[in-house]
Amino acid sequence: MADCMVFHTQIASIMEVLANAAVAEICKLVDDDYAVFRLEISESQKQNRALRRKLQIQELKVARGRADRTMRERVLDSRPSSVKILDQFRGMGRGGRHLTGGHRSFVKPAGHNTWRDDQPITVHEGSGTSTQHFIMIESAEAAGPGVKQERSEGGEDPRHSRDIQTGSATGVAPPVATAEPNTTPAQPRTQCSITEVSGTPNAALKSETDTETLTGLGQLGCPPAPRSENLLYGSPRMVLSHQDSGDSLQAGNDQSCSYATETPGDMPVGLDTQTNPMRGEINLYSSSVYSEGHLEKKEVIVVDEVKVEGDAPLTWNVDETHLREGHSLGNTSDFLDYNVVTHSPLLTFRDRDPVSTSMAPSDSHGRVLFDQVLNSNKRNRAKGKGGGAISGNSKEKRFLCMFCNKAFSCPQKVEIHQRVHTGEKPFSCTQCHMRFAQACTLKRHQRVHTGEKPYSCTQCHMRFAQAGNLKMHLKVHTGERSSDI
DNA sequence: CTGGGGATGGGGCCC
DNA sequence: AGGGCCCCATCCCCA
Repeated sequence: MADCMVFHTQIASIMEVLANAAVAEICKLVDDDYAVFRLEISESQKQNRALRRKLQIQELKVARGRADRTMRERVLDSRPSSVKILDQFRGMGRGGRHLTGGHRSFVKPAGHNTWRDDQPITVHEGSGTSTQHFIMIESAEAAGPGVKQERSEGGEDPRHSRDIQTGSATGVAPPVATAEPNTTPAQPRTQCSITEVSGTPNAALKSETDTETLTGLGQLGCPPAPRSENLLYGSPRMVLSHQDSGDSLQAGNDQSCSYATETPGDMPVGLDTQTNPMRGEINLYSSSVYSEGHLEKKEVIVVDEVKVEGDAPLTWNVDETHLREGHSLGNTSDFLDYNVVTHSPLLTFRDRDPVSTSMAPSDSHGRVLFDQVLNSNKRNRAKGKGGGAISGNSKEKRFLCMFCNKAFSCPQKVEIHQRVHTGEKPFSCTQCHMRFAQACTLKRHQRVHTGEKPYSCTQCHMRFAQAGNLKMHLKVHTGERSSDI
């Protein structure tokens, strides 16, 4: 019995020793693994810290850039001119009497444009001399196999004179006109296109990350414009070609009118940033002050098709090959920025190689501006005659206004239309200082001075200078008028 | 305040 | 393609 007890005791002690040994071994293993684990964790943490630092540096860079941009915009904004944005959109005629007029509703969600897959984008420069940024939509059948570039050197219209008014407005000169200083230097005629067709094959955007090509304006053979850093700021994918034609044209012979590309006196002299409306932000600003002084640029984005989709982010589809061929995405990317400033639609190019999906943030200024543009768009569509810019009529109206996407049948129509957005009024009356966006409007206006009233009422002796007014007058006889008002 | 004329802005259509 | 004309909407001014 005693032996049995001793045996059990020995077994128990052995078991205990074994258990202790096992526990010790386990603990050792755990400790080893834990140490390794700790080491790995610490390394990961180090990496995390490094990445975080990088991120912070990047954010700092971005913030600095934004602050810089904001400062620039504030400087431009604080100009004494107070060229009201609305004035620009209202055309500055008659002291902006339209401010409360028919274009009251200014906020409208932007159209959501989506650029379709496999649709190459071609940028080509239109003819003429006026500033023009518009988008040409090419239907599948119209686009043809290869996207071509067109550049009509477009001899400058002799009427495009830089008729700088010499102030001292007489008669019914609008306030803006009277405020024009006669010392406003003519802006350099800068022809800026996102595609330099006539050479400079280097001006190509190779890929999204090919920032070397993009920032190397010098390589393009085109000297950067003043403040050219703006051209690239925030939009490294941009490729610009700048061309200073520097020609000054003589006024036409028409004594009654001149084609004046005037810079409103209240426009800041150093508004060279506007000479490049390709940047989104600049573009936005251009919507307000991009005015008579800058009519020489033509930028065209040819897009095979534009599609409107609900709230889906807009997508650009870029054919890389076209980019290699000297097409630049600069404008498209600006267009992106521009649209980002809208109420939400993100316009991006989509393709085999997505080019850009990141949008620059906007400020309230830009938002307001774009609201106005949108309003114009809304109004245009509300008018309904032509339908939306991206209506089924796109087969014929392939040229889009890049401000409001309204479609037109030819680039010149777009050019004229875009004066709504830019405030450009190249036609000035020499008898007063009224200026007009269209030649025919000037011609009609000149009846005010000539007293010509070719429209006479058959019911009474009244005569009118405009057919519309006669028609309105006729309603008096028919009893229609009073009920209208 | 209202009605009517004068005038401009802007788009569509035609040549 | 480009210019011109027409039309409509709208605003301003005045009696």
